[in-house]
Amino acid sequence: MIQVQLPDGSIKPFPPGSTPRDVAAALGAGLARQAVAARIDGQLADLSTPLDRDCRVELITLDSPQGLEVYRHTAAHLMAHAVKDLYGDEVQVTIGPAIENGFYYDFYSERHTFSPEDFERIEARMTELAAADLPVVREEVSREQAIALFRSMGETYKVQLIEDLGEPRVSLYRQGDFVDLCRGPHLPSTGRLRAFKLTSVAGAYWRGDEKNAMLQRIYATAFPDKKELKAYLARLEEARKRDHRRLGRELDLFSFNEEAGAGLVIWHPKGALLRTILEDFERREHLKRGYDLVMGPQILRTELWKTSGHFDNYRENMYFTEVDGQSYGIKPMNCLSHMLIYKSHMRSYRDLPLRYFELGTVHRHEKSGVLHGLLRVRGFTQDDAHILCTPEQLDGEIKGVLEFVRDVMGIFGFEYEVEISTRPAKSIGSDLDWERATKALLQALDDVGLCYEINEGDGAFYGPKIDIKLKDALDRRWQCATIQCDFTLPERFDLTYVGKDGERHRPVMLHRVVLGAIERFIGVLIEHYAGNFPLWLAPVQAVVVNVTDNQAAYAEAVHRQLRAAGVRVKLDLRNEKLGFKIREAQFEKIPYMLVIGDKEMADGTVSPRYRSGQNLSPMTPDAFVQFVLDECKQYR
RNA sequence: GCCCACAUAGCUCAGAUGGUAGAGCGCAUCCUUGGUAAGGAUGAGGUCACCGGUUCAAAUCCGGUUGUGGGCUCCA
Repeated sequence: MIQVQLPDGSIKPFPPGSTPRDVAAALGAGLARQAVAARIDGQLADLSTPLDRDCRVELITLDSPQGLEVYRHTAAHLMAHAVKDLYGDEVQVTIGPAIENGFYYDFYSERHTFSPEDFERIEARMTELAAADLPVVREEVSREQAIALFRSMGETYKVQLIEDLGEPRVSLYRQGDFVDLCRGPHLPSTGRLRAFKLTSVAGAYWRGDEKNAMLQRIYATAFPDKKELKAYLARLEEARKRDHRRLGRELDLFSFNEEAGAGLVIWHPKGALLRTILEDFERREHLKRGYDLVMGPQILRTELWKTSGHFDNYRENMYFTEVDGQSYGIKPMNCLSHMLIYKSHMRSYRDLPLRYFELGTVHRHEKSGVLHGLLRVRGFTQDDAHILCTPEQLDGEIKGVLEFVRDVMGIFGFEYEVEISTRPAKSIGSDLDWERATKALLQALDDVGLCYEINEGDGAFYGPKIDIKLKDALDRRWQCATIQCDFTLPERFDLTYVGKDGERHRPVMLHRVVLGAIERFIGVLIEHYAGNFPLWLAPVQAVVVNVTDNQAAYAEAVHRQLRAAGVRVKLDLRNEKLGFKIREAQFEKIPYMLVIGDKEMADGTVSPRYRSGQNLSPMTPDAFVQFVLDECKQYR
């Protein structure tokens, strides 16, 4: 007998050759039904893996993230199986992993291009294969055998995968006449797959390299039962209602125009006002934290972009203009003017740190395929700052920025993910610089108490960085705040300061943004609030609505009074019923509707109705002004 | 930039197999003066994204351009 230890610490004897499935069965029928895979001494394995020695066994069930991943990975195999059945020799299989909300499988084909019209057919075949309840069987073979097998099937991508894997033995999974190279684990049979749906097709480069062949990726999702699948699709539908592109139009915030050009935002009055509110907030917050407000020109001579290195490294993304034989680059970044400001004086260590802040509008020629509403545009404004300090001040400055980011994200109620990226293979600067800067970033993250992930080798070529990512309505992540150490620019512009010792030293530079790009931030913000901006941000905070023409003059007077007091208010005197006006104000997501009827007019009050439907008791216009100002002060 | 799809009124969308366009909402005018999510009547809006081709005839078929959507690569 072998001794099997369970997660609760108990130990049970089993005959050698027993499997995790036997273990599950011994523990209960319910568990046996729910189990999809197991962890044997910490290693993921199939339920059918024979146990040949004392070990720890942990069963993985469908309700765990790993269980769902196994389920979806098997669904990916089922999809590949169906595709091979239907399109046979025209299509080669490549890889097909589970992802956040489902799975995909990449196919290569010269002869067939998949389109959504194929989905129904593929799904139908998948349903048949699932109904056949084919056992999914693991098999280990030598690398040579595997290569021979896939070569005989004409699956050249699989052959390449095995060749690059460099393992002497690989595992295969068979179901019916379909076989795939796979590490596993998998569900025991295809019949376990109950609910799946193909969602989209997309191109994807083989191994994510644009120099490689373009594969056809079919995205799909799978859930343990149909109800969950339906709920997921309903959630997607809900998310679409929060899409900032849709709300941007519905709330009349911004638009794009084909004739103006792709990726160029046209801000309508309400959007421009929202943006202005954010920008005012930023200027106040930066001044509070010891930043200096600076401004630079939109275009700078091309020679200067050569000095900075942008001409060599960033030219494809830049717009240029030439007049009178003089070439200018439209700025894609704000750092140049900031360098020039630093250089305009002799600097002492006593002047440092210097923190130059600019709401800097930049233009970048982004590839046409990447543009995405406000989240990826070609002209945008960064809340950009460059901090120049002594090496000793670096830690404190990084910490200060992180606290800044944390405080600001707290005001908006954002959850965010933090990543730190370290030195890439191709980089400049001394080992000492990199080590010091990376350590400073890590130390600051720990000091501020932020959880983070490390992306080894993902830093900029000029320095390590911290990125902060926010999620949009569809859970796609967008980089907003970033803190980057830069060793090149102080060097290239020969920035110096005079130290205590009377010698010239090189300052350290931090490049950082807090919101990132105002456009992107507003995009994420719209989805975050689903268009229901808090009072302090709402471009229209209140609308004055009269019940009948009888109160028009009083309503106008109230409107004037509120506007003069700084409340962003609009007036709706239209000849419509109160219910109709309220309905429209609801659609506009205006926080407060100030109802004025004969009662309010007689009392000199307004009756505020919050967009939740809740009524405040009637109050004087003065009291409402005070209320709004108080709420805004608390960022509510 | 690459792959797939899409582009009809301000918005959301109808318009088999080619025969020069329709609805709802919105908008305008009139009636209605109505207390917390739609009062009624009438009316005006479209070079069917743009350019070219096939055809007696193109919103419809083909090609290109621009823009948009979902991805890939890249990135705030």
